[in-house]
Amino acid sequence: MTTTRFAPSPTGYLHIGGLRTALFSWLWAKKNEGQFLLRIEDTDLVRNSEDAVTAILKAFDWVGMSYDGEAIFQSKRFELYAQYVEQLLNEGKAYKCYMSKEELTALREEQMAKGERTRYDGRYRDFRGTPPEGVEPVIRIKAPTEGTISFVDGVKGEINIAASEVDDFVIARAGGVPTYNFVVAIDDALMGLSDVIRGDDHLYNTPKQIVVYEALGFKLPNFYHVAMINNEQGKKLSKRDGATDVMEYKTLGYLPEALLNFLVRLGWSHGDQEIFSIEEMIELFDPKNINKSSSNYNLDKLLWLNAHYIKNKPHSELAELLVDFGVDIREHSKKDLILNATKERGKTLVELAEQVNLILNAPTDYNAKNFKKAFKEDTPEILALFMTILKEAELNEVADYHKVIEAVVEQKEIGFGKIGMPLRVSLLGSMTGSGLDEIMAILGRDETLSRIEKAINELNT
RNA sequence: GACCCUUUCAUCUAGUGGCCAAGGAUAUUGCGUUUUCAUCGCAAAAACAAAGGUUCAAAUCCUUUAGGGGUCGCCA
Repeated sequence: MTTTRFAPSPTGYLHIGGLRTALFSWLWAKKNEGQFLLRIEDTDLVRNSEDAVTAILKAFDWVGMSYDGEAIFQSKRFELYAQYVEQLLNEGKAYKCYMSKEELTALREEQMAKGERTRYDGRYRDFRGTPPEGVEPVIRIKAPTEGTISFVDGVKGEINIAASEVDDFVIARAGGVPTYNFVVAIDDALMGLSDVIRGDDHLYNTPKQIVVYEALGFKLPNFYHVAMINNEQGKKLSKRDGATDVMEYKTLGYLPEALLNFLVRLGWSHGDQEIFSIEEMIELFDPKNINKSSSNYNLDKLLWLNAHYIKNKPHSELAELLVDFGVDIREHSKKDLILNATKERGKTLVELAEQVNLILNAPTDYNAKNFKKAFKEDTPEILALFMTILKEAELNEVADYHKVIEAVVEQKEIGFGKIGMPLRVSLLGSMTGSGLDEIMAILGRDETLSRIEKAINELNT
């Protein structure tokens, strides 16, 4: 049975990098009809917050990913961890270390000066004398002193780390609170994980966790370390690079399916395929196709995907989504007409809402430049004829409006631009936008006439 | 500094010794469609980090160099 997990520490919002590793884990579990579990790593009592937990859950909800069973909170499992500390102490696999923080700092500085990798020197490993007074001990685990710690990473291949690189690290702080690498190994084992997919910033934690697995006699899961997502310049993603909070994408008008499609293709591929529905992702995902190297965030591609998903979304759903962006056309009789005329012009829901508003709301401000460009000497005459024909025309569908324009073009023997541009500026106040016949069909005869009249009046004042 | 990971067009990537004088996608440019913009269609330009090996044959294997990233906490 495939069991995966996402294990965020609740110190802030859900980051898109975190969402991608969660997505990989989720897909892998779904594909194998296994379990995807959620564990909240809140052992740092100072930094974690409940708000952060709800923020993370909200983001999961928005993208439509759900976890199996109840979320596990590490802060509620301290007793369990303490038992394992006790066990290791009794078995002589861990020991108390009375080194003070000052002594540790001094040791590190000395090692740094010698150009070595800093590590605890194991001075209390076999200590049997009287402990110094006034120092509350930490518990350290006995790591192997020689040889190599090896494991096979599902993404990077075989990883070998010399035992001399892994020191007797602290598993319980002074005061008894257990540390990250200790509890992660215990929980991953106890939760029955078969596959651990996480960021490659954890690569160096893996040998430490293996020390714990072995001391406790747990079976190792498969590890997959996924490279980071960098910004467009190839540097670490930071808040200055735009949206890093998953929920920001909602505000910016992205569709969750576009964001997931974007993220799944960052560091993973399936041949030449670019567009993946959620179902296809589940069917096709395999961690063996995860890339070894880091990838750069690429807004253009996200935008392209978002435009794609907007174009292909059912109108009823689009209308529903637009409500959050200040446009409510759910009950509008010409909803389909409106969306057909606009949805290819908005890469985000924000832009789509703008396009819809542009048509629905009569222009209040006619740009003088536009007027100058579009309105020539004979324009009022042309528009007058247009209105005359429009008043008498039979108008049932979009094409009927087009016929009106055609009639004017024929009678006046002019090009389409001669009537098109002034008409567009009159109706929208803009030189660009949806098709004129579509716009007029949405507005209807009366509103169309009124907007043209208004524009002509404006011109005369 | 030490250790570990990594390196194909601007970007995401295909590629596991011969199908590769390197394919797809985004972005860019041009053309076409369109009354405009957008969409769409077609086309162009654009890469194996460098140097040495191994081999009949290397983007693919080995070595070295260079660039990028990560880790060195009683944070997670």
